[in-house]
Amino acid sequence: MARKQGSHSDITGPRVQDTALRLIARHGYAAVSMRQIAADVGVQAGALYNYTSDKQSLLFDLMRDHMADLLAALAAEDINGDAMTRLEAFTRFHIRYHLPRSDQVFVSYMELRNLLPENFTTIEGLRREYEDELEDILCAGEAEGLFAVPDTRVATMALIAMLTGLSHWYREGGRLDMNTIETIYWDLVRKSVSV
Amino acid sequence: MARKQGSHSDITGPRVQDTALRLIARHGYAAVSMRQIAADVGVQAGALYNYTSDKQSLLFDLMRDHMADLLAALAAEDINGDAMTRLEAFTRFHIRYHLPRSDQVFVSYMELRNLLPENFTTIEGLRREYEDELEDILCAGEAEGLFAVPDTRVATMALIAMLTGLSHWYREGGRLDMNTIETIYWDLVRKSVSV
DNA sequence: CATGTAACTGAACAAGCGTTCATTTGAAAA
DNA sequence: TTTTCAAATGAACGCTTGTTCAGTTACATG
Repeated sequence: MARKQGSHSDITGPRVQDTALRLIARHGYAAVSMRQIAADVGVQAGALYNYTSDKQSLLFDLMRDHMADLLAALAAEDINGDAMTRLEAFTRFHIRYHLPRSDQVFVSYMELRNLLPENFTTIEGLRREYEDELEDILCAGEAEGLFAVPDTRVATMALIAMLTGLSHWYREGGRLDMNTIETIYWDLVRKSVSV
Repeated sequence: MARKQGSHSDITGPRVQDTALRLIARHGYAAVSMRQIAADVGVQAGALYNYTSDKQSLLFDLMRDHMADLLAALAAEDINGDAMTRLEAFTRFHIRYHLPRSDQVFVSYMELRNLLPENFTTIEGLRREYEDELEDILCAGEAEGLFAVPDTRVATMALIAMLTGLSHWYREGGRLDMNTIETIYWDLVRKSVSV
């Protein structure tokens, strides 16, 4: 037997991506084999190579897609107003976007060291773009006299780490819902940078 | 040839731990082979089994030792006073302890999913102990009327993530020295929880 | 100097790795 | 109904994996 009933490129392709994302998030890139991914999709290992050139590309594509989607979603928010308004919008956007995508967040933070150097550079650049959006807001707030941050770069990294760390422990259906979490975090963020 | 000149258990043992820590921090547990560790130490792979029962124990011992040392160092600080004083002491201790130990921090955060279930439970318990020290301080500050945190547990996780995230990007010899960093972070932490 | 043994070698084991490719299949197009 | 070809199979490639162990070596002890 070769071709399965009802199997199509349109179906198997996304399933490969989804499965790879889930398994890599759970076990790590190096610990997941192409045969494991294939078995979960329901094909033989060789069939994966109809959808990816190699294992490295599978990882890189996941990370690049995540970062590209994130930046596109941020741009679509069209954040403006004074720095305080913009910071609140950014904070709430970050949480709302990341919380339902814990697998993507996990992979994008944990698997950087498994990227080939050129791929790493690409992803690092996309991350930097996102960080710079936040730093812009902090700089603006400083200029407007709304914020008092001794070093905008350090504050940016500190806030990103705080916000992204949320994805590592938050579980849906837990003690607190997303709206409550969002407000608690906004409170912490706002106070930490305010004059 | 078998036994090397001047070779001793007292020398090779620590070298195995040090090498494993460094390589795992750089490439990840699953991506590092026993043969790579052995080659870096300067022995054959089989010799490693004089110092560890298996690869999993090597990882677990690294993580348990790090957490145990961290808790011992925190206890030795003998932090007391009002909540604001205690929070400053905790913050500065955390940064001073973690910054020179970036490999340990990396491994302890990235390799949790590669622990066998029982080992994971042990490490998770040690982490929880450390987190609880911070939450105690936040609760005390709330009671003393010094702090205003809507949820001490969430604030604890947020602050730990912010502080630990520092280890992921800080590099010695960079733009800012440790003392400056320490003060910037203490400023962010203090304001974020203050009334 | 002789002896015991801790420390290490080097080969071996079965299993799994990423990847390639000739072959087979089944559904859509003619 | 026949033809076509995308989408699979399954075997094979050479290599690496964690781990074991009989044998070898160099040092400490008597």
